[in-house]
Amino acid sequence: MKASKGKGPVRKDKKEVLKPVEDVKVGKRKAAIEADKSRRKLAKNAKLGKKDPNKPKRPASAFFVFLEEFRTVYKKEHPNVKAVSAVGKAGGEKWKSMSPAEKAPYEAKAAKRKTEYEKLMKAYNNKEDETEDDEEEVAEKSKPIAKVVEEEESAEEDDEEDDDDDEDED
DNA sequence: AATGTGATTGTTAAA
DNA sequence: TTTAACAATCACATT
Repeated sequence: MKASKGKGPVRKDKKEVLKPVEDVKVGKRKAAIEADKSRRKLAKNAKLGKKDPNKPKRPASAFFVFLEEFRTVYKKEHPNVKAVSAVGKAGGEKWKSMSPAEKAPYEAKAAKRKTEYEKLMKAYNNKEDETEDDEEEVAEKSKPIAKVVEEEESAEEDDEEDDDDDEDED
């Protein structure tokens, strides 16, 4: 399950980064940003050492939620295609072809996931402060948790849109 | 063995 | 505001 790796430029062992800022010209601000990005990754890696199994992954966007289902369908119609890129392209194309109404259910699910993500993040931040050592809370084996979070019936939403303070920009 | 790669869009976090 | 990384997937290539 390390599929989350995807593209990990973190492996950059090249010593080409960390270049001293010699040119005060701001023309290369973009380059500086990129350097910062790399620094971020390195810092994270160095600080954490490797990776945090506890760190909650970002919530899947509506498109990704749709992709999950699309992949299954796509595989059925294209059992020979094994390239992830193929599904990605097809999915993207289909996604754009879909109507907002069609995307609605996926967005709804994505919204829910986001809520959970925030919750997990809270817990993660909380733990982050403590000394990480014993977080192996024994899972309740007596109660197999297959798929409990699957309630779409609850679609009660309060359509109370009252915009009061929405002024920014100057 | 372990892990990056490719391709898509959306979202999140950060500069 | 704007930019970039990252979320899932999986056979394959590379080290």
